[in-house]
Amino acid sequence: MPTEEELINIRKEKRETLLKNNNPYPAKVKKHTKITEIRSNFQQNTINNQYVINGRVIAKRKMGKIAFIDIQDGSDVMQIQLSKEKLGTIFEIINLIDLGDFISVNGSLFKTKTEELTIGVEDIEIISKALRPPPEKWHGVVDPEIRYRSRHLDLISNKRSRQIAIAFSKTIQSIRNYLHSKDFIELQTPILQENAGGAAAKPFITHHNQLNQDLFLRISLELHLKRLLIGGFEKIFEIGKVFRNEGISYKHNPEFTLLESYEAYADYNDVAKMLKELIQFCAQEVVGNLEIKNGDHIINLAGEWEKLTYIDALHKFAGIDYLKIKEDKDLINKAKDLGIHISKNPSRSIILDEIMKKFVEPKLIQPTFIFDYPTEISPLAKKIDGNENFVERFELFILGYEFANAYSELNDPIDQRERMTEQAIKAKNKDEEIELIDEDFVEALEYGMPPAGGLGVGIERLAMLLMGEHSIREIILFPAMRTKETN
RNA sequence: GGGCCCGUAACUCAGCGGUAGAGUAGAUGCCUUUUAAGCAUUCGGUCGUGAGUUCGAAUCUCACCGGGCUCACCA
Repeated sequence: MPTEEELINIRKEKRETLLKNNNPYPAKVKKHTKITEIRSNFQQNTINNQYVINGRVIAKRKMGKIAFIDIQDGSDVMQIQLSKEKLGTIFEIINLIDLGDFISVNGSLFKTKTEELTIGVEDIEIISKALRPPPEKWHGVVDPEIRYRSRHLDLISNKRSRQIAIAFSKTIQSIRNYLHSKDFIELQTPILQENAGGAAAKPFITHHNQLNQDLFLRISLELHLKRLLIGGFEKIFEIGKVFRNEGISYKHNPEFTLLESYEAYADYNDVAKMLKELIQFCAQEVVGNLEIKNGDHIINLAGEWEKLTYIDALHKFAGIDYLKIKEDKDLINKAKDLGIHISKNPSRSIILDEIMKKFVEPKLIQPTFIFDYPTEISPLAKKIDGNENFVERFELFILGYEFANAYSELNDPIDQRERMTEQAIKAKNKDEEIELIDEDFVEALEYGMPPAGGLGVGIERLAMLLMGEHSIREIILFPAMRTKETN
């Protein structure tokens, strides 16, 4: 018989024994005091005060006629003491309590010889009998596979995982607080869509039975939120999961949390200003500091952030003087010199973007805005007046990867239709799903959309930055994993 | 997808051609101030799976499964 089964059977027997007297899974438990509250209220005159605490047994030290148990609630850990002298036959319950059980105790506060604040138990009840043993107490669970697949065990044994989860929650909370303070309202748009647009990513496909129709899971929030601008809202945002059917890596998960905001009568310069404030606000709220350690880097979020145009960045980091390169073949040769892999019939923008990714982005460690992207790779952004090859778009880079993407939103329906058509043709030629024409969206645009600045931020990546974490799997509680075959 | 690494008890790990080990957790006994409690006894394994090499494989080889790091892909 496997060991684990034996351990479980022993606990099942204890459960049976408990059932003879009391239900070890009661619905109603006594009102309790948080452990942190007992500790922070502690003064000499709270000695002997009566408290009820509820929580999980994380350590048990029995020594004959006296026993100590460490109880952990959502706030902290506290030691309790059971003595045979005080409890009589009730003391025997110690033999039915295992690590991992939830118990409720009532007793009076005192200090042991070693000055440890302790509850002297007068009343004790098992309120949830655990059947499986918790992870080992010194090291806890360290195997990343167990940590990701069984996050409950990770959370039980690793404080850090809990801190990260809380930080992620605070990040979202502080984003909401900031945007609400700026009079944005939060709206919801559909996850199941007829067209998955607003970004260039492969969507997940699902099927609605009654409609007998395939639907896509959204890859961005953009097109629906813009329809709400058309409908008359002026400052809106959404925080929600999007789904991209692409590779999994330390910075990619198939589903992740995206913030998108749209502000009417603003342009991308306004958005850049807001984004900086937003991130500084989050950092202050979540870590209380604008200097963030991440690996070997110390990221300084304070003060002004560097701004470079796309063209200047290429010049500065890759030595590409775009304005002096007149012929496509000269650019192709430059790219080849840099060791960039060139597909057949590349356009200028695609080559530039390749160089950008390989030579510029990895060097942008401190917060850096890159402004004015090529039109060809930005089908939803407004062209710069008098310079049709570039659009009013910026991306924010920190730690060498993209944090945010924003533009002055394209609101000329004729231009929009042309640009989407170009993308569709290109996608068809390359047999890729880049972006199809969303007729409903373009038609909506024809009713008039106010000039607006839009923003998209990957929240997990923001949390990674703030928490100094290198892997998105540390941020996402249940990261995508391959199904494990059971032998 | 390529390269490198990992998979041994429920958990954390050692062992790396010659009888499968430790600590934690569990069980039993002793123990009224412990807190990684202690002491003693004890239970617990298809060494990820499958083939191969070998007198002999946890150990060497190959394939597969799962995971990690990294490169590539990915707006």
